[in-house]
Amino acid sequence: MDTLDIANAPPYLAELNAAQRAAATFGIGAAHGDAQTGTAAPLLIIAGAGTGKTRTLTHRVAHLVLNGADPRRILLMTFARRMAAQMTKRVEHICALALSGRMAGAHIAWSGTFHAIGARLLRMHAESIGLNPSFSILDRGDAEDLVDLVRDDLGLAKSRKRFPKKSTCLAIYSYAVNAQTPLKQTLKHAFPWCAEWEDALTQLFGAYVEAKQAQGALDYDDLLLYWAKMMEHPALAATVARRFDHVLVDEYQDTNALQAAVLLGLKPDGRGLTVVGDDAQAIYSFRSATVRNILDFPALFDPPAHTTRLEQNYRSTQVILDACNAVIGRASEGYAKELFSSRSEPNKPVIAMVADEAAQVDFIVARILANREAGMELRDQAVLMRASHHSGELEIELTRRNIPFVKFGGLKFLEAAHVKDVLAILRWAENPRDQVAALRVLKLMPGVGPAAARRALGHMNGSVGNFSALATFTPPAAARDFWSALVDLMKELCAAKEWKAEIERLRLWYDPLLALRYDSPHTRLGDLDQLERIATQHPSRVAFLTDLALDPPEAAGAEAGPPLKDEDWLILSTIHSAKGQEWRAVYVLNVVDGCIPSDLATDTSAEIEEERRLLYVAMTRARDDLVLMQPLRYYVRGQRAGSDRHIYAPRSRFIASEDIDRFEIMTAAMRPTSGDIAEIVEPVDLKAAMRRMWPRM
DNA sequence: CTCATTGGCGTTTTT
DNA sequence: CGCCAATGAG
Repeated sequence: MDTLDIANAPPYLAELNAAQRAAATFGIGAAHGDAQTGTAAPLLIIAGAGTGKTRTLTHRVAHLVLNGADPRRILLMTFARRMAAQMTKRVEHICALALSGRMAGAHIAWSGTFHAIGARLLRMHAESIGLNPSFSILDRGDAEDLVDLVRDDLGLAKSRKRFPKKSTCLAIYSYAVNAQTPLKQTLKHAFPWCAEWEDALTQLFGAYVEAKQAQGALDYDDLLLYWAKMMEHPALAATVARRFDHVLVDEYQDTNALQAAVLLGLKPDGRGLTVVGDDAQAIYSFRSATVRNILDFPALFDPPAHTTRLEQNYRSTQVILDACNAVIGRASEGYAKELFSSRSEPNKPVIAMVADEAAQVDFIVARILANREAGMELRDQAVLMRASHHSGELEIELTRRNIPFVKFGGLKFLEAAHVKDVLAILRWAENPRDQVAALRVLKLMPGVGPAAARRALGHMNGSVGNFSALATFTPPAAARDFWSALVDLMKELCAAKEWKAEIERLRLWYDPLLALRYDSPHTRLGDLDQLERIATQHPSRVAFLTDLALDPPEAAGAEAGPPLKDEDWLILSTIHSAKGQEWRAVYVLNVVDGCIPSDLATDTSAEIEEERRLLYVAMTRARDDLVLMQPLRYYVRGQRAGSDRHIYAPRSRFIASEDIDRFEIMTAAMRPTSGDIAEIVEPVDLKAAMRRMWPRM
């Protein structure tokens, strides 16, 4: 029904293939949809890896705008902020070209992650839902600190057996909230080893929620939860929903129950709603994403949502796709998708068998450099891994050999202690009730520990936000000078008109403390310079704090300094963070049982299937050159002392022996890297070689 | 009550 | 190894 006259189609649509074009234009135009708003029936686009999913979605948004949709009333939700920025830019570009610059850019104002959009809507509607618009956003670490605080108050720390770590507690809480599942079920299903703590956890979570409310603080989950709750309230829901004619969602396979509820609240009958995703790439169930969302999407509506499929892959060579299809083809639930490509280059993907992790590093570095010699820049190459710490040895070697790299999914800028310190000062000024921030700031001073900090807060409590009250508290002697300076600082920050100078001002107080508390203060001060630069790009303190909490700048500072702009650098990334990206050459570390699948995730078949999809995601990132690394022996870290230092791992179970001819097996020349490793080279039939020396007459 | 040290122990992936 | 609780000195 959506056959388009290609000859007369606008040029931007000619860039798409037929399936992409059908998806991009479905239900849009004079003949379709509601004449008032132009909203089309609900649409599901199932798009395999590398089939131009983002491109299609981008063109659909542009097509909407060019057909009269108001760009200010379009909501575009993506998985990561990076993708959102990229897509809005593309949309503006397409529109500008199509209109040959006759109109000012079609700016998509509402574009970002679910969490960022949630935060923005909640601030707008704060008054109607009894929230202070300057609420703090607790990042993962802050939320953990608060859980710890609450746990102390409840006296849960002193039990006979060890209570789950704060990070585990929060993970459990988060899962239950996002999956909308009772605690008991959550524990049984996702955290069986914590089942015995059900009662204590219930108590803990109750107190945690109260603490957040008392302090005007929301954690990541609250950004979705409050939004979803808002959509259950008819009058409010209508106000929010009225704001958007069109809602488009990327990576829908990785959304959770809460996010689905939000969407349905925005578009109850599905008109104007488009979701895009690939059930074969669902890899976020640990964040309570459920593939049911995408599978059940069509049936939510009456008539059911229209479904289209994209299957032509424009990314990889056919031989790489053959291997990818083989891996996903053995999934226990059949995914009815065969990717195909017109790229017929012959080089099969490689399975490289190497002696150990040191040899793995050598092999990869050598191949990366060889590729670069052959004209493939470092930035065209990526090393992917299951867990962030798997690249430790590689990072050391890259540093040693002066090969620049950037790591995604590693330590975040924002997690560095000194950066958190500065942010805590700003957050406290923004929201004086924020106790996590307050305690952190107070404890910076020498002689002030948890006890003194809490007494000081108690002293202030009568007059929240009145920092003069802080001055009447008698601090420990060691802190006296810093204390009065802090009072002045906080008063100034609260009264500040010109936000851009705030960080400079607070550093007068903080920098001496930093030098006192941490070693290598030099790099840390450098980080603060960078923070100051980032700050100037934000219009206000709230905007800055929100952005930073939701979208921390990637790697930075103390670790491997980010390479200069126009330099070339290699990409290291967790597989999770590699989602949606592609490179000419991709190396996957540790494709052995125990890493992929992680031996932490082999309890249920659902977990194993997700690990399979993880490998699939990793493999489908490669355009020309795919290398799966298989160290025959690898060290197990984090095990209790006394156990084996290393294990001999078999190849990942996801590479079935029947499929092995899809790969080229390379056995690296196993020059021993340490000790005598030669013994674990794959057995070679020496005897046969001897016999061949003497052919039978 | 703070701060440094010791010893026991342990689920990866992120907005 | 790195986090966290317990311990002891100042």
